[in-house]
Amino acid sequence: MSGAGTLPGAVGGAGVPRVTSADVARESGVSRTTVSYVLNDTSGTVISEETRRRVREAADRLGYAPSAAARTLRSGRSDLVLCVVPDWPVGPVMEALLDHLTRELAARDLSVLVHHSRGQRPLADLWRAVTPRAVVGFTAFPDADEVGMRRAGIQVVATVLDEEPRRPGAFAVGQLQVGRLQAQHLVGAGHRVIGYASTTDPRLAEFADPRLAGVREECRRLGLPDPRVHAVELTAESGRAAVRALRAGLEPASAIAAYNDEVALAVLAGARAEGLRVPDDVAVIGVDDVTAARLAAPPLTTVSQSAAVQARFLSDSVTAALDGRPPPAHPDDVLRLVVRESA
Amino acid sequence: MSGAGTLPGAVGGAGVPRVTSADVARESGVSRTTVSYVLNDTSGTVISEETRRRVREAADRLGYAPSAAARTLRSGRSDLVLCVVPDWPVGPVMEALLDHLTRELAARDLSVLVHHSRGQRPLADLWRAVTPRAVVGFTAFPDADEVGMRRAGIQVVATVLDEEPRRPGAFAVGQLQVGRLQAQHLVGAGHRVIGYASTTDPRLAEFADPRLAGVREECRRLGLPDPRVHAVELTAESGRAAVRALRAGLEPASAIAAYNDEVALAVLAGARAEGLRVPDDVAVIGVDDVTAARLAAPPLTTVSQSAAVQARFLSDSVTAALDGRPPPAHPDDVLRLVVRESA
DNA sequence: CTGAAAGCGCTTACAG
DNA sequence: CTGAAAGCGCTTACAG
Repeated sequence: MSGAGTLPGAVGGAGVPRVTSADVARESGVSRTTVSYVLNDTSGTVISEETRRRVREAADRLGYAPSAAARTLRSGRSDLVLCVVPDWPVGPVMEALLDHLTRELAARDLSVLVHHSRGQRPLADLWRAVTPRAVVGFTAFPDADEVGMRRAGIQVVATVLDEEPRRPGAFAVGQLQVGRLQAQHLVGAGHRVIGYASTTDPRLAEFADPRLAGVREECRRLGLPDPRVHAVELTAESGRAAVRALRAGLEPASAIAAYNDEVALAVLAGARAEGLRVPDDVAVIGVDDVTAARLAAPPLTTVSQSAAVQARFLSDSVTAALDGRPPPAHPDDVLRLVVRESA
Repeated sequence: MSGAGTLPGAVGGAGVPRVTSADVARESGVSRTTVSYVLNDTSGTVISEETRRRVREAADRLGYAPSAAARTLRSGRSDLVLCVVPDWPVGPVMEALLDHLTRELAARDLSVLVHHSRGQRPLADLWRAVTPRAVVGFTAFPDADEVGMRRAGIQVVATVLDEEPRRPGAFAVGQLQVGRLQAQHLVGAGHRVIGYASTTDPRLAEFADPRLAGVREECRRLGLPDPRVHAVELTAESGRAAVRALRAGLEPASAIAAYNDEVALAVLAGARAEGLRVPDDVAVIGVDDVTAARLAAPPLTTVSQSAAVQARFLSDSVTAALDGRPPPAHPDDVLRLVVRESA
């Protein structure tokens, strides 16, 4: 009941002054130097157990936590890892990636600073201001930034999609391979004419293009006709239009590879609306293995990208860079075909 | 081609020295004071246009960005807003929330630091170290932390689920109301016995409990029997078991309210496996309106929580706290019933 | 074993 | 109009 209905904190005042190492020093009767040595377990110093205990107790009692800003200023390097997250709706895989990375880095007393790249501030301002230990990108950085960051001693771990041969230290899942896997399964099941249900979201082009390229490549390799393509919105009507378009003409598609599971779900809904049986009249395959995939009617065959494997690989890449170790080998078990009933 | 196959940056060296305001001062032939005045547009100073131009050009040429650490140390307050994200899989709504908040705060030169609370570091260490401008929580904070942060002059914006009456400044969507809405729709469609398909994920209890409570409350209010409850995993088998259990006995449920859309999808799959027609044999209603909901067979009736409205409310809450303004009014258009075919 | 002092880069009274 | 100086909190040679 602190008078006059003032909202606590609403005044924005300076608040209680910060507890500093000087306070801890005073409280425990030693110098700031000793406090620093004790609290950081600095090697090469000999300090009595008794003194250490006194310092630690004083720090606890006072609720002392060293100022990150002061440390950063002193060392020229912050305890932050900057993650530059792209503009597109990436969903659960990205969530898992950031999650795992955050946990892994917390064990090294590093914090993750997430920056959504659609913010208009130039990237350079951010990394120059923050001096992070490492910057993690989920798309390639402009060359100027990458060079600048490396020069400033910042580790750079960037996803480069489908660079061949892969650059060591780059974190990437081959999206081409996703498309190849879809096509292989469909062709293996006897289909000769394949349709492709792509996305209408332009922000996803970076993924969608190589996936479609993978399907194309595989068809060409096997001497099959080039896949016809139809963009699909996430509605049953749009899925229905796609099914019609792809099954029309002289060479109707008997199977449809979709950009991802959500698009596949739309195609499934479209097929249902058309009174078609899946997979007998038309087979459908997705990508991602989202929860809804196994609950669909019929259960959706799909290519799963293991979020767990990717997450581990990413955090290994970052910690390796941080330690100056060579980057880890690319995992080969990221992509997995999940065969259910739709294809 | 920088010799000997060294990975660039892999050495972890100190790198090129930082460009400081002293460099800009030297380059433009003025003092650091003037540089600071010009670059910060400090009011109450009179500096010639010519000087300003020279300083700005030098800063650009040198690629100067002020050290966040030094600024923070000086002012005692960083440009960070700390978001404490909970342990549970929150999905697209949380994604939208953080996204929107990040963009909104970027306009004020504030950056979002995301902390996943499952990291084991005590929260107090983090906010003491970082001295953020504000801390945003998606669950309530321990009292000691909340008091400590306020004392330190940090704005606290915390989600407090279903606190009644709501505390001003708290950001929350009434989960009770979600359950009430589900029950009302089902009862309005003539159902008298309602089953509840809950989640098996214990981390979601904070949401699941009040939602179920809302359904219960509504049933009681309308003089209907208490809903029977069955926990559902996200598989067709588990959905099937739930459908069987909830429809068994003397008072079989004719309608099932599900914890969320994914659980509802599992129930739908279960009903399909049982050869039941939806909604004739059993009606189903979800929560969230995920993409898969409108593509389901049949399309899922659900309660949507507008991510956009919530996102705006959250960022308004934070900016109001930052400015010392009173918190915004709770939006009343967050929850919306989306009637499709399943109920 | 322990302390006095310098310096990281910034902003801001204060003095010209 | 502009500059010299102090100080934010920390760590670390350096000197006892």
